[in-house]
Amino acid sequence: MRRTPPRRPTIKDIARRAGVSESAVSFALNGRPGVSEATRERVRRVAEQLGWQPSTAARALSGEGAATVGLVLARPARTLGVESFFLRLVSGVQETLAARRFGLLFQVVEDLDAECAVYRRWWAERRVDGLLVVDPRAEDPRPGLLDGLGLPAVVIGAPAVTAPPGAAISTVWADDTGAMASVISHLHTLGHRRITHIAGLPELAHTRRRMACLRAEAARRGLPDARSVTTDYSDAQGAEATRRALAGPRPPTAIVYDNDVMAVAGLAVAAERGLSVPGDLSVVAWDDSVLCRNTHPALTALTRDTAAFGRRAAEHLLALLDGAPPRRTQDPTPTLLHRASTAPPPCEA
Amino acid sequence: MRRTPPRRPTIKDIARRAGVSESAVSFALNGRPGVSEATRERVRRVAEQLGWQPSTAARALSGEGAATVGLVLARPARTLGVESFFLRLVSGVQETLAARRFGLLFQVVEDLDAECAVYRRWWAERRVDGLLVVDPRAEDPRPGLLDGLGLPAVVIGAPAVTAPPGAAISTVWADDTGAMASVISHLHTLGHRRITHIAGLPELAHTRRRMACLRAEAARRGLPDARSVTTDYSDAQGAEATRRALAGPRPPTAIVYDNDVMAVAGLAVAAERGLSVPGDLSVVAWDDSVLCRNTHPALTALTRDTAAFGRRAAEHLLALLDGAPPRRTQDPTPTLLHRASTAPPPCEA
DNA sequence: TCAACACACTAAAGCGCATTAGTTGTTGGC
DNA sequence: GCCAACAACTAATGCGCTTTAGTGTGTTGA
Repeated sequence: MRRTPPRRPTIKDIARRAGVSESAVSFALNGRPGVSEATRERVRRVAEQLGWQPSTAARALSGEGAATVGLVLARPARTLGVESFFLRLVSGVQETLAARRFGLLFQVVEDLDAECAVYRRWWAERRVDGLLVVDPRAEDPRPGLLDGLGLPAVVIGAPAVTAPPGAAISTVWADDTGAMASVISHLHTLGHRRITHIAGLPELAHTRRRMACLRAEAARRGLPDARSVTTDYSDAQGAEATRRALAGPRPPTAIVYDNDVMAVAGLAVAAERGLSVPGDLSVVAWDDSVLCRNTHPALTALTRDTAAFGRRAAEHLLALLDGAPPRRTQDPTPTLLHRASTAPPPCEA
Repeated sequence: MRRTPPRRPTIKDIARRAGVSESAVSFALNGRPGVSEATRERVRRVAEQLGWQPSTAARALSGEGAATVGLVLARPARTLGVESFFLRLVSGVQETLAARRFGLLFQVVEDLDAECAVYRRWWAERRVDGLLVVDPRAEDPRPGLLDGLGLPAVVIGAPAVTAPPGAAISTVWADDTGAMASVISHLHTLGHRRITHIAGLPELAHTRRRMACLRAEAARRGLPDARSVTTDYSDAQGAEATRRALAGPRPPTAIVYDNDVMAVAGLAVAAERGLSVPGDLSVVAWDDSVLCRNTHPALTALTRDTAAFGRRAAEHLLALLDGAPPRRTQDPTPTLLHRASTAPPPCEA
């Protein structure tokens, strides 16, 4: 039983053991010129032997950055539906960051104002070198704020942001337009003409893109009854929106839900009203998940590699931190996984 | 358009503006004696005016700790079912940490070895002051490792850990035994005598507690056919275990699932075999979630305040960091939420 | 043969803060 | 009226690292 924890080794320890100065150690370990290959190798070995790792605090203090990026999730308490997407995204983000020994500082807050406050605090505390911004919205204050603070960022989910031209802000986004088009194509081909889109939060950029695409596709294909309604992503609002849609004068024969939770809730509403899925009503879920596979019937869903999406986002951020110019990148179009919840509409429709 | 980002204010800036030395500023802002009330107040005002926040790097370097705690999630890729529990837990953890301006460093890794490696690295890099350890298991190497490194920790999910007596390690855990007892009581009262428990990973401590309690209760009540089978928490293994249980010689009339995902998968298996729930088979899910509310029938589930659980865990860790002695705390017993998936067994049973 | 110069390395400063050891100026006690 | 005690403050040091400015040695060129 060792009561005193081991002291963390510093470059001073390495210097002593290797018989050189601390500066030489620093040069050697950082690949800087100024030491012979032999010395460099010796220092490396000693460092390894001692299990040395640079103190991020000391590094940060001497101007090297904190080797940490931040991610804030503004979650208005009720909106829990997007959970599984985020954990997969974060999991991908980590993979890339860990390879470069970057840490991820993670925080959940109530709303956008709190999120901005966290950014300011992290900046003042010098905690992070850059940020991953999720859930971009129209008139988003965050890109401007972060640019003002000089913090590089990658905005996940929107092609364009409201930030000055020179800002160190990259964007990555999913091809919501293409995805929505593929869904409408699938449903239209099956024979559906009355399609309702039960969307997520109206202020989010991707919600708007999906709604815009639905309108465009409906116009192009001559589907006057296609419409979108927005919700807060919760099962409760998803169910409520479903009830209203089905109770309307010209009820839809197909519903597209913006997340898995609402789709599942919608399925329950259909059952409660005695509608068979897919016989009377077809259902599509946006973003596949373990839920979609296990409902009865299993849900036709848009699927994509969310972890890979996260990896790419992190790569873009690391590139920015390395001084690369900002980029704008579209993710591959999600593919529609045909399961048992979509079929031709009932005959009388 | 401002091209040069604002410089972060330091205590030097405050000192200049307030007309005192840097040390006086430090004393004033940290509540240390050595400055008059008047000066202290003036310094505070200037600091506020400048939007000053202490640099965590500098603080960490001068021995104050990094104001950061870590949480590593070892997720063997397939095991995604526990997601919603973790996000709620983390969300609670944050609430407590944010109030004390602590950050949460979060990482997802593949397995236990990788998790231990992360602990070592964080320690060497001086990134964290303490850790939250989840998914404790029998013969868990982590408490010993962390004690050896001198890192305080709170183990979430087990009453006891294998660590030296003096270790700065607290534990908080849910009352799995009481919860399982309430489930068995409910089912037994309804008339069930053949109960199967489809559990999670066998190496986890709470899985063992649940299994042990099932055995004890079954013995006490004289239910020879009660048994547990372990899985990896995935919907696939949950479904598979359900199929095997139902195909056996004396199939259960009630199944208890260790998470919501497997319960939902089990529901699908019952449907596929033409069994009505709860007419032919009763189903109970451990941990309520949005899934349980939206299946058909809605699932009877054990429910608890996971965010509060996270808050308490974080409080215990902060207490340890403040030098308080380690504590062992049991969470309130989860309550069984009676929904539509449990009923008396069929008559011929 | 001596200056010019590259090379391998060391010394020293600085990042922002906490802290310890001074340095004043003011009271209090006798 | 003199020294001790104290309050209010400043100067200096160190945390671990990076980086700039040296310092000494050996090699080269004219």
